[in-house]
Amino acid sequence: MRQTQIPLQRKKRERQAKRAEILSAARKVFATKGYERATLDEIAELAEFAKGTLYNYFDSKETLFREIVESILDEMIHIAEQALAEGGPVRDQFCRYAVRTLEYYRTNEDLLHILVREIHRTHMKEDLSAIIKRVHAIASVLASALRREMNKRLIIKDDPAELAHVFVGMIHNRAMRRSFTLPGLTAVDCEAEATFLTRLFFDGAARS
Amino acid sequence: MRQTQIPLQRKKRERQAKRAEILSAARKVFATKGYERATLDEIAELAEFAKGTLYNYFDSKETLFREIVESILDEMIHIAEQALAEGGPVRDQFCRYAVRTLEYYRTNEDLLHILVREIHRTHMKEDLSAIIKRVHAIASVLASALRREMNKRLIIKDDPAELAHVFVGMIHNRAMRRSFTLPGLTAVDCEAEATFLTRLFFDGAARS
DNA sequence: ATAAATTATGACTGACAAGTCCAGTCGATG
DNA sequence: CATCGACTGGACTTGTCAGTCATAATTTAT
Repeated sequence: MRQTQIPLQRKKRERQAKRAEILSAARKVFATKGYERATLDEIAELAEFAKGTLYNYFDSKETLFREIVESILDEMIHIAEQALAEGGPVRDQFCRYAVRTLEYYRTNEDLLHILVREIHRTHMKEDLSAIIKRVHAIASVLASALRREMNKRLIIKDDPAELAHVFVGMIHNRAMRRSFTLPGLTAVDCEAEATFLTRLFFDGAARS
Repeated sequence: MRQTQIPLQRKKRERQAKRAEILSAARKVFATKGYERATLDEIAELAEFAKGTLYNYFDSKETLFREIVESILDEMIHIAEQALAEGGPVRDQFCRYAVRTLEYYRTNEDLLHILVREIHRTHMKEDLSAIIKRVHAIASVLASALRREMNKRLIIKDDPAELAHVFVGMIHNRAMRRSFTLPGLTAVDCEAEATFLTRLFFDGAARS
């Protein structure tokens, strides 16, 4: 009995490890090729499995892809929660969130393009709800901080979620535009970008 | 001489009309299916031509698609130029630009998703320069207005192009998010959205 | 050692779509 | 009316790829 359970656990771990291998390979291929042009053959080769084996771990190309997309968004939610949880003035919290998100975008540049593209791909099709839910989760982390400030009359009275989405969008755009214009991601100053955007968000472009 | 030239002109016009038919059909199909899933067969059927005929007018699926993308961006450049050319306080100019762009996004919702997706699709591949150039054109229209304000010390001293891109991005994000959350584009108040974003951009979220 | 069970393999299939090609059509011309 | 040739349609070629399945390899149980 005992002899059979321990191996079972190891089995499970090994299976998970292989699964992770496949996911990692798939990330790379999707990142460079995009969903449609990525092939399971290439993913399998990179993961050092045969194509058929992939189907022992995932139902379909679509499933595999969605799992990746959702895990990326989960990481981004985590970044937001982490940055805000460390406290300090709200401006600093926001700036910290901005820095880390910009860094995350920088290190996962290709993948994020895929993500954006595929969010739009899915658009007319089924659910999307799993994705929308996660994006909202990011915004609502920021929104709750804004709401507190609003109660203290430090922020204009407006829908905090709306404002949060604008801020998230500003960061997102900055990262995206950067990766279009700058060819290599050489020496991007995330700190500077973050403080610029944070200041703009809170103080506006007009001179006071 | 005269007799031969007039028919030639009509011929040319008819050819252009047919070309436009194809473009129009292609827009619809690309809009609902996306680049990869759109087929020339479907485009041809909708345009009421045979597939082979498409190749009398366009070299490839790619060419056809790019022409559409570029024409959309050209329309958006035109909107920006128009809105700014009508004068008035810079804030009003920006708000006007915002309203009209949001309206444009609303009426061309599907197509714009495709556009975004395909800008990201092209990313790792060839040129993109035609697209980048056009996006910059939009921003620089706004930037020159900002630069004038900057000289009058009415705007924070910063790269006007950078600021312009932020504003353009805010509008863009707003439109995109709207089309994800609101299912039908029922009763979207572009005016309200535009004034909200314009105010936020110039005055910031913090209470003065 | 051997049988049983699990997991991996990769050749294969079926579906689909881009691009080609050419026989047939039809309006214009003289 | 006869000739011409630009335009048309859709069958055809070619290539691709997601997903399957019979078989092989490996691991576990007896």
